[in-house]
Amino acid sequence: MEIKSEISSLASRFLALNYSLEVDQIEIQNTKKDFKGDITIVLFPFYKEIKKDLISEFGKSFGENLVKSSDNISGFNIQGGFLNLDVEDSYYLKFIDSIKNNKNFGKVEQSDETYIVEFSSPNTNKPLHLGHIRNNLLGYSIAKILEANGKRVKKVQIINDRGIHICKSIISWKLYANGATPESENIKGDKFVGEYYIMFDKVHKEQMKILIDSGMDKDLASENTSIMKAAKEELSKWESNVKETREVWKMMNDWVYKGFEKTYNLLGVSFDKNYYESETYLLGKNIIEEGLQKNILYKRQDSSVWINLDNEGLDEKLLLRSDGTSVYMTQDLGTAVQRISDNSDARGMIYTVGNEQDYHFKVLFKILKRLGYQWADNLFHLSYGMVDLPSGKMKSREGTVVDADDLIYNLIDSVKLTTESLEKFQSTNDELDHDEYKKIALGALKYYILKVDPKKNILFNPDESIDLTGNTGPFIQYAYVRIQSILKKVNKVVSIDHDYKLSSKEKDVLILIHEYPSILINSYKDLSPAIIANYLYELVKSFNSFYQNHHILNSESKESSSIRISISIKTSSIIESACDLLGIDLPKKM
RNA sequence: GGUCGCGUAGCUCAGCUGGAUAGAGCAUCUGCCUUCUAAGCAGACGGUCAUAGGUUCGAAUCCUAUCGCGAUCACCA
Repeated sequence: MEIKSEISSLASRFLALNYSLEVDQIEIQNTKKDFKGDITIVLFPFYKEIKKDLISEFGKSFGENLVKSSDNISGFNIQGGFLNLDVEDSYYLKFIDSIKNNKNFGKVEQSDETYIVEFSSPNTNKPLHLGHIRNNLLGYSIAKILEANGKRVKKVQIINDRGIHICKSIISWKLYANGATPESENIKGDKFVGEYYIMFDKVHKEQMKILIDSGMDKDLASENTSIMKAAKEELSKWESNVKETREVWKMMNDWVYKGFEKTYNLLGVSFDKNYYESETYLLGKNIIEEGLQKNILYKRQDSSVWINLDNEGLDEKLLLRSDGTSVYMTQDLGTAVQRISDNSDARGMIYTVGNEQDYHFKVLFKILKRLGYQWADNLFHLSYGMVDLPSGKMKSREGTVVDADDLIYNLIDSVKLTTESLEKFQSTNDELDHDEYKKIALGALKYYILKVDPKKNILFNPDESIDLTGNTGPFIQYAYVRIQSILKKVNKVVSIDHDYKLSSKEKDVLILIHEYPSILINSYKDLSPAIIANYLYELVKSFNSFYQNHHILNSESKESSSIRISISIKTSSIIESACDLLGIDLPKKM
């Protein structure tokens, strides 16, 4: 049995028998460093039942009882209100022995529960930037974490491929491109289209200025530039299915998808299904109709449709415009229902969307619940903070974005430079192949993003490159590579001696290995890859200290060597497992 | 203005449902490559946990107020 639950049940029995105490939750925690012992029971909560001056006597008989009734507890000491228990080394030795061949250590067996995880969901006239990187890494990692916790996962994205903003790119391309294509200009498709979107904005501003100078109101001017009028006309042509417009639209979107595909490949993320807004934007109206019939929604005199969420602490929300057309919320209602019906065994959904949309998702989930969908209880908004620059928010139109591709390629260069400058590579004239540089660079980037609590904002300074030493991805990858180079030399695995006396460094690593399963559960409960990243750092740090202070292969004895090899094997397999959950690849050499 | 989130070392971040003396990395400084890869290890320096109250045996953690930063409150998406 797991040691903490064993202690917990022994403790409740002791309290019930000797003190007639029924305690729901006994406080059991890891003993803090600098104190003797491994596991601590906090005695303060018993102050209510036990007089203060009797507490140390109480602790003493508590400790004695636990030592007597468990083979895994060898001793105890009392420090103030803390009862510190010593765990037998044999407990940890048996533990590592028992998981030796367990490839799926820490993971929960697969069930039939399916969850849909949405992430990325880009807009087709903006190339992906650092904010999207955070979104993609989080969404991808959460999908992996769900799988590790026994869920089946469908990864989806909704591509924002229609609307006035796309028409702006179209019109701008028609006016100024002279038939240029990404191929003819040798530019990545998403970047190519993005340039025309920015160009639209520039021209629009110039035309606006002329109108404003001639005395027009600002808002009115914005609606009346010739280029804006052209874009609107393009939109109405698109909506009425004019062939020529649809063809240009499709051609330009295909350019963009090709570009996105490249970036996704670089990041190592993928999707099981893409939804396109052009196909889903009309969904949801029938749901509105249904809601009206059930009197959950209501119509105003101008025939716009609303829901009142006053009693939930939210406001009134528009669901259908007075002209009968959809809003964002209508579409989202439609796509949610659509997705669940596309996956008959789906239990719920996770939306990876920035925290600026917290309110939107609160409302969306409430409405679906009111409409009576059972799965509405299993909808989660994985809300994450912005990636800000020292100058403030990233804005595509002002050019203050950190482009995803540029960032990654620069990082690969900088990893290459760093590697080449290392003593070991210089003295041997050795080098790594491009694939390894890529793994290290992406490892650095992914770890850098994922180690931060999703709900917090990240401050990224483009002038300082991402660190490669210390609490970083390469730190973890490096430990892994070193372990592999040891394990290569191991030919026979010797059995583990359960009577071995562990050193403190050995024990520290074992305790962390022992914690891995609960880390996976916590990261799932909190939907936070950061929990895994931070754990992984602790594990590797502890392993490095062990590695640097002990010889693993040529150690003092056969027994110590076989235990140290087991520790190395297991650490390495947890690194593999945890890095897989974070989407981080491990290099063979560095 | 209403609502939500955040505020921990010079910088970037940990700190689980309240628990022992607040922890890492970067930066600065000291040591360690003739046995498994020094992208590492061992150490030093660095804190009024935004501020003020409250809850209790105990608060960075929970509650209230204030200040600061951000987001949101569209017949935009």
